[in-house]
Amino acid sequence: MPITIARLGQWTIGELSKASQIHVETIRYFEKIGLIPKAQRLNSGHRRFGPDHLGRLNFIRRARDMGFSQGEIRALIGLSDGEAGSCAEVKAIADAHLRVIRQKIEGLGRLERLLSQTSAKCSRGRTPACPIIAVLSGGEGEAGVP
Amino acid sequence: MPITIARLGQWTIGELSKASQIHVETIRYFEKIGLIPKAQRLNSGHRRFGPDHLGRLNFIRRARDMGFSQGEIRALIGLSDGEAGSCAEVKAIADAHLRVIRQKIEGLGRLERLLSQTSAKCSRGRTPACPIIAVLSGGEGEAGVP
DNA sequence: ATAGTTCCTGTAGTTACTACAGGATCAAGA
DNA sequence: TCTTGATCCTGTAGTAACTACAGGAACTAT
Repeated sequence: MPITIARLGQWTIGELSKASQIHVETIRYFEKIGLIPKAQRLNSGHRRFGPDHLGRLNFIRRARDMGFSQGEIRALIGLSDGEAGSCAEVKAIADAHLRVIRQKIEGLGRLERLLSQTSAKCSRGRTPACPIIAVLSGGEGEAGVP
Repeated sequence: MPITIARLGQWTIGELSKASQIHVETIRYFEKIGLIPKAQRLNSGHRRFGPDHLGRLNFIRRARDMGFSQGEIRALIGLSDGEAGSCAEVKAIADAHLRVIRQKIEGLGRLERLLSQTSAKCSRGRTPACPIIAVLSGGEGEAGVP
C-alpha cells in the first residue's frame, strides 16, 4: 500500500496562516471566540489544522473583505452549514449589509464633494485665512455659536 | 458701572453638551486626552466652561463629522491656533484625508456591485445553492483551496 | 548538541468613544 | 430648612476586531 498516513490535522498554525492570508494571532483569536472550530492538539500543545479549517478561514476572510461584521459572519456561517430555508435569510443579511454600504457611499460622497470644494479654494495658497479651517470653525449654516 | 460679573466659565458640562451636541462623557474624555483645554473648577469640583471650549468642541465635531481622525483633528487644531505657513499644511492633511475617502468610496463601490449582483441572482428564491454563500465559499478567481 | 525558528498562553494596547458604579453636589419646591 | 430629583464627580470596564508583546516551551535543521 502507498503510505501517507491520514493525519486529520495536517497544518501548523503558521502554514494555515500563509494559506489563508490570516495572521497567526488572528487565527488563535478566531478559535478563542468560536468563529472557527477548535484545532486538534499535539501532545506538546501545538495546534494542527485540516482542510475544513482552511475553508472556514477563507470564507471568513472573503466575508470580512466584503465588510461583513463578525456577527454577520457568524450568522452566515451558521446559515451556510444549515440547510433549510437559509437562502432567504442569507439574502436578508446581504441586503441589509448592502443598504449600509450604500449609505456609507452616499455619506462619503457628500463628504468628498465638500472637502474637495473646500480644499480647492485653498489651492492658490494666497488666501489670508485658510478656508478649511474656516469651514471647521463653523462659518455657515449652523445655529449661532457665541 | 453695569454689573455682569465676568465669570470666565459660564456653562456646566451638561449645558455645553447640549450646545455642542457632544456627549457629557465625551467632553470629559476630550479634556482627559487634552483635545480641549482643561475646564475651570468650582470648589465643589464641578467643571465650568466658556465660549472657547464651545468653539473648540464645535470645531472637533465638524472635523469628526468629516471623518478626520483624532490625530488629524489634533493637528488641525494646532494649525488653526498657529499662524505661519499653516494653510499649506492644513491643505496637505485635508488632501491626504480626501485620498483616503476616495479610496473608501471606490472600494465600497466595487463591493456594492459585487454584492448586489450576487444578491440579485438569489432573488428567484429557487436556486438549489445560495449564490452568496457560494461566492464566500470561494468559487472563482482565487488560488485553489485544497 | 545547538541554534534558530515557530509555537504556546496570557495580558495589554489600539481607536474613539460609551456605559456603568458609587458617591457628592446643586437647584427648586414645600 | 429640608428634601427630592437632577446633575455632577472619579474611576473602571466594555465595545469591535483585532494586533503586539512578554516569557517560555517545542520543533527543525545542521
